[in-house]
Amino acid sequence: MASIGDVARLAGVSLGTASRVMNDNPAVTPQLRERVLAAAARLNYQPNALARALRSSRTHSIGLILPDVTNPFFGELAKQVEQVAAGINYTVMLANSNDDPEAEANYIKALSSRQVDGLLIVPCEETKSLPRDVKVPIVLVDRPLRGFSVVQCDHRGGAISAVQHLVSLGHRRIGCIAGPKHLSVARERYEGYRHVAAPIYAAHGFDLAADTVIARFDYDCGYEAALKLLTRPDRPTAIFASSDQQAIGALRAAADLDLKVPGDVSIVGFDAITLAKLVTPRLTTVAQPIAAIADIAVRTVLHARESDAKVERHRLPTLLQPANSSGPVGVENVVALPGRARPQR
Amino acid sequence: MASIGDVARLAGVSLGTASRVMNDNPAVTPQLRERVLAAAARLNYQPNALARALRSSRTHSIGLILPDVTNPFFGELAKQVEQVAAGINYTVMLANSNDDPEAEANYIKALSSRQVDGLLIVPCEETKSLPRDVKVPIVLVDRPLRGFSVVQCDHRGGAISAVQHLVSLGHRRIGCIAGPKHLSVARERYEGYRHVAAPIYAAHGFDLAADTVIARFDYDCGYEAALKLLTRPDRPTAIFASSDQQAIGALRAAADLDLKVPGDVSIVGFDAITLAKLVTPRLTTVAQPIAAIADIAVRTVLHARESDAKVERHRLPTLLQPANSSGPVGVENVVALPGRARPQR
DNA sequence: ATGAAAGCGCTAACAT
DNA sequence: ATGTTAGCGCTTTCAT
Repeated sequence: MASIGDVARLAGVSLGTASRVMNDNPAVTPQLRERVLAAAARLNYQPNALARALRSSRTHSIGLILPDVTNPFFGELAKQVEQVAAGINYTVMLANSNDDPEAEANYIKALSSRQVDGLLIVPCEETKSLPRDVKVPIVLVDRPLRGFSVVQCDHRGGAISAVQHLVSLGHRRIGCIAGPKHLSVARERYEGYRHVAAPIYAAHGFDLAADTVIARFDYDCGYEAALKLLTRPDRPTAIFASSDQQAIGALRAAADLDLKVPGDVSIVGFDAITLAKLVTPRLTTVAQPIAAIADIAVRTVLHARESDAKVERHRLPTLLQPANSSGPVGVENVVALPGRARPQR
Repeated sequence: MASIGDVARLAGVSLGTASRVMNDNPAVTPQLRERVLAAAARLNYQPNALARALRSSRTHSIGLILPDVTNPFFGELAKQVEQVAAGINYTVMLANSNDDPEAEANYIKALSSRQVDGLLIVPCEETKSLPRDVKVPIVLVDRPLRGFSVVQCDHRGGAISAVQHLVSLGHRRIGCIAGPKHLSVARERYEGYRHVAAPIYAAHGFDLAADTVIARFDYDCGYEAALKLLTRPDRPTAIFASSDQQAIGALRAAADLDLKVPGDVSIVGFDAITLAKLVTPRLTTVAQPIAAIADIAVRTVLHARESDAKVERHRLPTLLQPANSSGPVGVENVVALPGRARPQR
């Protein structure tokens, strides 16, 4: 493979000049510039990003550590992060922690050893904190951790708009499939649910706690949880599920109980995964602006290298996406846009 | 950040010795080895993978270029590739071509410039050929291209077992939703379908061509195709769909036509995406051994650097995964294992 | 504006 | 068995 030295020699200039040309340094005579470019083209010169990075200590790559790319939300996140990165000539190194904190820690070590310019991390469920002795900037996505910058949605606001939507449809008894307590995302969604549902339940003398079931985010747990809710005496007429997977499980539970959706029971989900549009009936859900999350996350983590890495929290709004909306999520689908950014802490 | 030089100095040995210790070179006194290790630990030494790679011309990273990680099949592939790579201390750089050959070509350039040790590519649908002037070994996955090694499944065999499954259930009129003609995967699946269905159709005097509809692999196209098939006079009693997305679309089409599945019409899919287990009723489908594909692809592409890169074709068997199978795909789910490897070309 | 030279952090070839 | 030294390919001072 031709090196910059080969190019310089062929062009009859010094190595330094050839390098300047490759880096668009304006301090080069157009004439020489031409010669160098011609030589490079003739040799099919490809710069060695490794050497470049070693010398300039910028690899133009970022690491992305998340529990599992096959999860629809994380997959979309991975794609968007990669696209944003590619747009500014960055490469992304992908790592699946499988929700194993130890694997996560190893990946942090491995990727920082590879000198990535930044690390984007969706921490494992059980992760309490991350190694502080890494010199590479870290920005968290979706799941906050004390002392680290994070980019995430207004989950509480999203839940509020979803439950308000159900209220506006006339529902008063609205059950909740809450997510795991230890996930902030789940807690915030539950908070949003309570914010809307608690006053209504109080007014009617209903028992809020009885209409809430805690379940993991997956399909099967959603199914089980919905079975519990829907076989209660005075069953809820609507269910707010904390994830689309749960909601789809609930859909099936309703079908198994011979309850029509939305005739007998209404169900809303959260996340707007592709699948939400494919189930019968389509799911009303809350969309996260994943592209925006990715964009802000990438910019923040790369910016952190320059400025002093102050911990900050980015909050992005969510969108309620009604089941009957067609096409991609967009402004035209907005029924409510709850998420004015919350005060930065 | 501490360098190997710092470690050497603190341990009171030469730089070379410290390096040997870090590389597990046996030619070092256990005693010195101890000293170096202790020094490294005290300095929290992290080797600089960049410098190491520059010098040894092995980056311990591979590139993975595919159309779209959010596609369930590619997402699973990305995950498995990453896991296999991590197991041998390799990192993977992910790139989404979005089925754009130009983007694909750019990624090839960018990743090879980053000196990846190998490139795994799922080519774009329209890609006819890939640049030959890259020095990094390339191995294709799932979609073959003349002159390149490829790792893929026995799609024909998988289709055969799927259609035979339908035959064994008593079906004679079996419609086919075929994939795009220009995708080898689609052609092979269609071939498998014909292999089983054609003789039956001939024997009964049915019109095979009339029961085949070509459609893209996605949900909507599957829906449209199934509508056509199921509204024909003498409609088929079963449908072989070339993808799970198509099959799920067909499921909906059947529902819209008030046809019970599997009472009025049986439907089988292909790929065994997670979703196949979540739809109602569950889908019978053909599973690809994605972990095995990933394993062979990674090993092949890394091996290609050593040996002479001869073009080879790896064929892996598929598994028929009945709808009633529970748990992950495994041997216990095997109804037929059709895929003895085809002769290598 | 250009050239010469130092050196990023490391491995590997060569000494001893 | 250990130390010394020469680069890997490039960017970036420092001269001129």
